Amino acid sequence: MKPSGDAKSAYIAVATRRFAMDGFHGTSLSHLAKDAGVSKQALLHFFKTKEALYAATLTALADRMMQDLIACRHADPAQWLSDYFTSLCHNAYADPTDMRLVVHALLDSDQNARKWPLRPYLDELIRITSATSGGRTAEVSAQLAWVSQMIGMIQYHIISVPTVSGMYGADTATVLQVEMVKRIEHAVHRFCSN
Amino acid sequence: MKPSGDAKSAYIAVATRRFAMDGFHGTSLSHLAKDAGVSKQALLHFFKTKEALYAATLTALADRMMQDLIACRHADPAQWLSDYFTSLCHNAYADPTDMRLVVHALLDSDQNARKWPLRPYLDELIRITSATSGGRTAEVSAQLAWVSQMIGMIQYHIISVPTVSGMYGADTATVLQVEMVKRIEHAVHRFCSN
DNA sequence: ATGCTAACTTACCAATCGGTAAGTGGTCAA
DNA sequence: TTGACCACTTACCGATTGGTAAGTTAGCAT
Repeated sequence: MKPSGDAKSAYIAVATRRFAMDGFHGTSLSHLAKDAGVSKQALLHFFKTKEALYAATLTALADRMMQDLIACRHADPAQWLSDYFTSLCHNAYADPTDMRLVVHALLDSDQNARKWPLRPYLDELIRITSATSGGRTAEVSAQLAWVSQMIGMIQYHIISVPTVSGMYGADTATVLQVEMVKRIEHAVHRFCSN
Repeated sequence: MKPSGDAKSAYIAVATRRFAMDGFHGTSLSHLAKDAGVSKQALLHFFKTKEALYAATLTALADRMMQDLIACRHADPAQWLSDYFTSLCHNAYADPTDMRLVVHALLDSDQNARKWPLRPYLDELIRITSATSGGRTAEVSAQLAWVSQMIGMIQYHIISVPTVSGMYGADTATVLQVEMVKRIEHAVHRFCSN
């Protein structure tokens, strides 16, 4: 018999791709099951409801993002931020899944308090930001604003890639990507040397 | 009998709100019909399919955004941009519907070429940007990047308001809004006086 | 009055939705 | 060998989905 955690995380991986692509409402348990090559009750065996599976994918997403952030750890917080955002860009272009999932989750989040698992990740980002020379002198709200702006810049750009590509052609989209990476690196540098 | 365009645009208005809130897949014809106070076949009388109604919604959105942009027309392109983005922020905070709809549409857009109705709006924005002192010296890709960045900044921030509010409290969210408006105005000013 | 058309309504449809119930087959400790 | 447990399947459920068919009602030109 397969170890239990194996199949479970495989299902989460499948769900992550689907939810990121089509959103919660656009994804059905049957589709997920077909993608995973099992019956949909196999999914319901591990996750009692579709909502629970969705929550598990968001939790896994949050863990992944936190890990990526920690993986870029550096004694100099400015370097840390620079490395992280650069690698985030690189990864997001290679596979936009996670960025799309975050944006879908943002749109789905209503006031009825589905707990937001990315909070520790955001808090850590703000903590690093506060330690830079740019962040040390600013109020907390300015740091939250800056972090939110950076994350948003990357995520929004990623989800707009197919549309831009459809409108202006794949080559223009590629040029735009390069331009965006430059802008992000420039924004980090400007913030940290404030 | 009511004039024909009246009911039709009323249905589009209802659909706009729903699609912006719940996305295409999260919205059903029955819900739309209940919101509009008619049977769902009343909707299907004007729009042959749910997709067609969605497309009409996006077209109306594009018209609205173009109108708002033109309404801010100014002899000085820098002033035009500044006025427009400020008013866009203001309107988006008062009613996030349109911004949410755009982001939903971005996420829904796949490669199978649903024609993107916001293209003229984007082209016009780029045209204005090119006329500023900051845009005159840059290549086209840099202007597209800047416009995309500004739009994305506003839209992403708007869709993240409920989540930020849930995470850090409504007061922090308000402070963040003020901070964001400052950042957007600053970004316009910095770009135009390049 | 009559016929035409636009703007609906009720009735209905197969397909699919998320989820439940009741097994089935394999592994492993006793 | 037995029996418990786990991962999973088939069969099924009521509710809802997008959409069709066939009226019904009102206004309006002839």
